Amino acid sequence: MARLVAERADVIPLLAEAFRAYGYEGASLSRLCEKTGLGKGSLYHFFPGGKEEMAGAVLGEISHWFERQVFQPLDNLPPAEGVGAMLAAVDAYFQSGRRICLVGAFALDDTRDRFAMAVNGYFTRWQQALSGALQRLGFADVEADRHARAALSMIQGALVLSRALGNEQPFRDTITALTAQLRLPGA
Amino acid sequence: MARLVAERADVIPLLAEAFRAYGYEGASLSRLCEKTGLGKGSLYHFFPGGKEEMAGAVLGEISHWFERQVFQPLDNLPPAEGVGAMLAAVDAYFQSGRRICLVGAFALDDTRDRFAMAVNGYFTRWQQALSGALQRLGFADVEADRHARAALSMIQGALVLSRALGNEQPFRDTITALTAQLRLPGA
DNA sequence: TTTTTAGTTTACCGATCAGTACAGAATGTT
DNA sequence: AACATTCTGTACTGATCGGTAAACTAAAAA
Repeated sequence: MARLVAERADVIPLLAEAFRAYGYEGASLSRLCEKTGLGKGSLYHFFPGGKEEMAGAVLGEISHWFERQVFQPLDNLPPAEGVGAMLAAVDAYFQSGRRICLVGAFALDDTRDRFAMAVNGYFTRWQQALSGALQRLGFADVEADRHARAALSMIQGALVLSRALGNEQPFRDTITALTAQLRLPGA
Repeated sequence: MARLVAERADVIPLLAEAFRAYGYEGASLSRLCEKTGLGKGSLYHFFPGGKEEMAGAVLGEISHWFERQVFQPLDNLPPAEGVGAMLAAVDAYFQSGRRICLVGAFALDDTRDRFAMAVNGYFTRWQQALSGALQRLGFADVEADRHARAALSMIQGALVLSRALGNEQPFRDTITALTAQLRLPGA
């Protein structure tokens, strides 16, 4: 196999950065070329389906990362540890609020329709994994579901607010609040 | 004054709808013409500054609506009533989660840089108005600030999650939770 | 009724869009 | 060395982008 400077897998994080910065519609091919350092020929070689395949690959990569770093710890670790691992991973991944959630951003406009399955799956999987851990922590089923949904809401909202204000504090406060809220049923 | 089918003010909500659906970059002039029923010439007659002025006008209209329906009630009404008015207005405005917050959406990508002042102002004004009401409800200053930021986060996040899941429940639950949380200091 | 102003339509501009074609360079494999 | 495969750069396509120009219609003001 021939192999030059980059592999397909190496390009995906760079594409992710571009989609995060400009959104799906705003990420033109020329900007994607610029960010990746690849010409159109190379990009279309790796992603024959064009921009849609590139964004799909980015979403797949994100999903994969969360599966390993967040969802499986929630599933398999003792629940308190799993929740702790989730919060640590989330804080690291979103760089304390300086980095946005691409899946959440895609959900807000009509890009959602194009990637409805991926967007819905990401949040559904996360919600179910967290709810399961909370149930094992002693929350009643309905309460665990509600708390899990609320936690995802708070994280997404904190990312919006931190970006909007150019200030990490909303995100940091949210992680702190979640650390307290998700410990024991007696919230 | 000559006056045909539409006034400038009548066009702004239609533009808002387009920006909400497609985002700033995705809302092309042809789509804006389609949604408003106006030709390019008419649009540029009303908004000589082009797309940027259109989006600016939309943000101004939103800001104005929230000023009257949310911020001023928070400032001037008895605090419990003000908070109640805010939650009712928010629930109505966002149509129980089916409608997104354009300001939040703009905050997520590089559109934020273009409208940094409007985006920051919207959330700052809201946070301060809510914090003031909470202080008058008996919350300590720092706690009121924290609660206000958290409330805005929860609302924004609920909009993301409701859109992502195609389900009003996260938003409805959030309004319910906020109704309880923002009543008395003994949360 | 004539004039002025307000608003609309249409055609057009250069730039950029997503995507294609293809020749050639880099890297195996034999 | 010869060859095949993988990758890259460049030039191109037709379509659409945001924006402009100007002739035009409608209606209010004189």
